[in-house]
Amino acid sequence: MPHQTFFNLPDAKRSRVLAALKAEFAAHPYTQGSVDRVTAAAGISKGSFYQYFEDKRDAYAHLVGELMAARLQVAGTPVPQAGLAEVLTAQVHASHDFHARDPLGWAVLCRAFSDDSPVDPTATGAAATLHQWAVAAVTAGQRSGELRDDVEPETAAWLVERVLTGLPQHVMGRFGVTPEAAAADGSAFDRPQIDRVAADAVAMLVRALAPAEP
Amino acid sequence: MPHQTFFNLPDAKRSRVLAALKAEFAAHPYTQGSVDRVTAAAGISKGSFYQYFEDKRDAYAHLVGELMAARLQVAGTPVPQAGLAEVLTAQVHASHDFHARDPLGWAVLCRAFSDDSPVDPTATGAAATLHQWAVAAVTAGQRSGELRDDVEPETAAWLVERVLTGLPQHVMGRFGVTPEAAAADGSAFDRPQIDRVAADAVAMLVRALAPAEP
DNA sequence: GTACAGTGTGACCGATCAGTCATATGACTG
DNA sequence: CAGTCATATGACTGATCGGTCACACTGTAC
Repeated sequence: MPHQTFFNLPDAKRSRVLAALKAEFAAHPYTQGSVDRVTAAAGISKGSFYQYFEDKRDAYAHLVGELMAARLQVAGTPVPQAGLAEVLTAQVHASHDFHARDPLGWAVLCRAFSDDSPVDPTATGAAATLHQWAVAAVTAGQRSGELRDDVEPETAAWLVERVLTGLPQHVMGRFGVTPEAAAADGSAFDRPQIDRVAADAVAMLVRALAPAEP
Repeated sequence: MPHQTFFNLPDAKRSRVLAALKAEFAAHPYTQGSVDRVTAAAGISKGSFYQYFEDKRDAYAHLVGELMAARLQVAGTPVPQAGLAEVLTAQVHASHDFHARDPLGWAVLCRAFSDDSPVDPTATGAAATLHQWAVAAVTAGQRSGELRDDVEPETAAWLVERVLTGLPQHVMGRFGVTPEAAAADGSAFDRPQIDRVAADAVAMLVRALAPAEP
């Protein structure tokens, strides 16, 4: 956890530090991220950095935690009563919205899920909630007969999360959008082809979890 | 590409070097892997290392290429005439077999797919073939009516690969098997629970790609 | 004025890293 | 023997890194 000094900071300065952290870990995976570059970008001294944070990991964990919270706020956690297709589509759209709102933050979370991160984003408080929510949603769906019940809820939830979390990177790779470009151009994802990919993925997930036809 | 000197090496020494590389990049992601540790483990001097390889990346790329080739040999590339379920199950079993045969190599490939690798394993010659094979298999299945044709083959192939490549890490995380433990104990994956997870995943993939019931 | 507390600073430390190079070895040639 | 060539070596370079620390600045209390 960051030291109190960090929270005592004037808002402007604190958000400058957060922005610098975000830019750094959007451009580099955790181990490659440099405290020196962060302090230079934030316009603070290295000594100050270590008065704000316990260490590099502490700063990174705080950043990821904040971003996960923001991401979850966009997505909305409560188990909805809608059908699975609607829920999944909403998740995909939430990812899209979050990217449009905070492209750098989105890139950081992408990395946190794929690179070697000292912080397991699925264990970072809010996101553990996300996973439990997914498992709960699947279990509930199974009980109501809306979802097939011949697979373990854990496995089903994993598969859904696995596909959803990989989707952004897949479309980026497939359509040649780099994280930097995506960050610079908020509309880089406004393409019908990309919507098509997302729709296909959702359709396949829905079918994967649908109960067997009698 | 490694220099000729590497291929001139006596078999024993060359495989010592390869084994050291494998152990290093099984234990650390690429950026964390240390040439010093490799040379120490292989019992060669640093100077020799740089007479064998252009640089660290060259050695890593060579290792990954070799492992991908070995992995593909286990899996078997030709488009089989069997149903999708059989093909996918065979892929999962191939992964299992490869792990049993070469746990360290398996860990390296796991990392190459998930960590920040300078070598895109899906572009490393043999593995590009794997992807093309997957796309071809899906396209063929669509044409024959065995697979649903309302989704793009690229997207369907990606989803399948995404799930299959993530499966090992998922079961490792879920059942508390570390890469080191898996490497040390070849039978770490011989558990009925794990078979269950794999079977569930395959079942969901099959359903995801099945044509709509009339 | 002095004293103190909170905060800012950047030179510095020790470690690690990829990569180089002058030198050494030893086998083979004539 | 001398000469040549491929190979082996590890001290060294230059850079980066996370993290520390003695010191400076500022404002408040007395």
